[in-house]
Amino acid sequence: MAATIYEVAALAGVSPATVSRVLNGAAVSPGYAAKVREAATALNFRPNRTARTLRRQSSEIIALIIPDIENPFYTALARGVEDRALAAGYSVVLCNTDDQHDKEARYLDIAISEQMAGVVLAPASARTDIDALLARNTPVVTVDRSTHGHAVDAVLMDNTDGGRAATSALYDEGFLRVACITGPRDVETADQRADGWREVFTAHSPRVKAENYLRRANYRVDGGRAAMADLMRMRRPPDAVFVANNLMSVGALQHLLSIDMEPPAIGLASLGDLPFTTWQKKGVTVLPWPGRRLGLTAADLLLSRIGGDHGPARTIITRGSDEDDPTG
Amino acid sequence: MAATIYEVAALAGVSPATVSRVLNGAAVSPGYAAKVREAATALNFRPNRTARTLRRQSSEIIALIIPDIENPFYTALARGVEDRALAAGYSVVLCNTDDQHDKEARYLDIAISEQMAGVVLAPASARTDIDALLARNTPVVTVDRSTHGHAVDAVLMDNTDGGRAATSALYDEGFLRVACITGPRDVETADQRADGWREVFTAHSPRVKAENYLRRANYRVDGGRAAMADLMRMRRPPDAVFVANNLMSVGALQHLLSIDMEPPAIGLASLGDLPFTTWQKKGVTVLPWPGRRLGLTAADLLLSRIGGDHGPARTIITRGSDEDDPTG
DNA sequence: TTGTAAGCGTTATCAT
DNA sequence: ATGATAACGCTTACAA
Repeated sequence: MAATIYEVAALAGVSPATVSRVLNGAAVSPGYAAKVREAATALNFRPNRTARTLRRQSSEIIALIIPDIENPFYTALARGVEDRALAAGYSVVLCNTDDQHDKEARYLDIAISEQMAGVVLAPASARTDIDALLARNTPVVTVDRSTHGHAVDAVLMDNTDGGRAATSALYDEGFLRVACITGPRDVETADQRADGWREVFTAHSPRVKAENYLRRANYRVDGGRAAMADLMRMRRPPDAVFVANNLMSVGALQHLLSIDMEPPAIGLASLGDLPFTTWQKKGVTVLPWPGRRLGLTAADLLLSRIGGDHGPARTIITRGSDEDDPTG
Repeated sequence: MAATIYEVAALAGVSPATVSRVLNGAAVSPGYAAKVREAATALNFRPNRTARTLRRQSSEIIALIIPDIENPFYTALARGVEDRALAAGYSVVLCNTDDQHDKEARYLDIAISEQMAGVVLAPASARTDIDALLARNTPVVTVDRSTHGHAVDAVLMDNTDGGRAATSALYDEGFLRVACITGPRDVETADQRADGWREVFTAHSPRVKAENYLRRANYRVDGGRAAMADLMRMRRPPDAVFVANNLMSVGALQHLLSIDMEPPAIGLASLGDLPFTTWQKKGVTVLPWPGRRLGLTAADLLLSRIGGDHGPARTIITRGSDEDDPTG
């Protein structure tokens, strides 16, 4: 059914090798080249990438592995990766891990066994194991989060600084007790953002045990809502809260509205834009968290590795407050 | 670097065929099987899927091609497809077309030339051409939208009914002039949703030219905002609006809040949940638009086709108002 | 049950 | 510039 280069060759009156050369832009006499192209369209020929990949030992596909496809931060990141990759002639396939190591391992395996050109990975946790990829010299760039014990390029945000900046902003507005809702226990970004918060909190309330005002949730809307509710049930509730990611901020805000505590009656600072927000009133502080930019940068690094760059591993850290040109 | 079944075979003292049999669960004596597995782990062997696909003429990967990865409706749909596919032993790769036919064509080509097991496709428009896929007997299921002139399975929402139901709901609430913001011109869902609206609108305002109260936008937030603004600038603005998708509803609501016209001062009905909404007040009517359910169904159909079902093409149409078990 | 060997559709090497 | 041919790593008749 599907035509091969043999059939194209036969129709064009040349050898399969010549057809291949035409397809790959090698030197072929114009006459033959034309004939081949004609034959190819006549037969509706599509090169078999599987065979090509097998022979070449590498495909032209980049895997982008992310923990939560429903989080707009990661879809923005995906757009960034896509834009650069497509421009460079690579295609991007997206793989969603749901923050589960088994799903993630499965997709990492696929990246290997499909001989993908490279992988942009936002790891489920620092324990994610990419040795198998590296053993096969598949370029890997981690983004948003890093992995332990691997010398690979990483494109990260300055999470500690983000926590500090957002928390400070609330104190600067005059709030007196800023709580923190951060992410799950074994996710490094969650710890770092909380670290930044703790530093500022402790400076303002040296006598108060910071941990009392710290909550951990799942980086999703429901988690933020529950954590916010929990904080408000405290004997002495905070008068402001730093929420460590976009979705949990939505949840936190939802809870606050439900109990009629609209910001700025209570302070709220979010790391990352509230997606699709219909929130009009001022009172919510947002620290930009440029997913698309991260994706662009990660793709650039990956493409340079695919291109043969064997220099030492690079780590690029961006501060949320640095954001200048969001369209970058 | 990467071990092959030949090396595993050598280490285990068997033939490559036996290794393959162990890997694929064919009948092999337990002793050999154990030895093979041992050798495989010792060499950190990963089967080369490229070679397998080339030989078998089909991979175990399903492509899911969607027009807008940033729309939560499609990411929910993706989750549905994923859940079913992973359970059946297939992996899902997501491809984002941005509603652009060239990007879409590229991914369709890849699906062919990577010999993917099947494709779940939400077409950029009805003009999307899937003949090449069908010519190669790659199972295709379209979802959310259909394509013209192809006899393939389709999983659709009843868009006309949705438009009718949402519009009627507004009139039932007592609004007198319900405008409509629908999607782009060449997207069938946009026309159908508008058709449903037009029917109800005309019944209530037989003298008024319906088209005056119809706006088309891009199914995204900015489009909804602009269209809403445009409607409100009319000499005789509507007192309610039916918005044909989730993201445009967000945009419309944003505009209304910005001019201090909070629902229910003006009526707003949305086809599909407002994503990540922080909108508390009542006054927005939401017709469920179950993306995940669509994904589950589409995957089921596709898997049955992959499994060899050659029956006539099926079209499954769901009504938004039918929604019973959103967790499906 | 196990092994041998052909073949999947390319690309790349080597002659010519 | 072009063609013949081996090779990529696996699966699957077919034989034993």
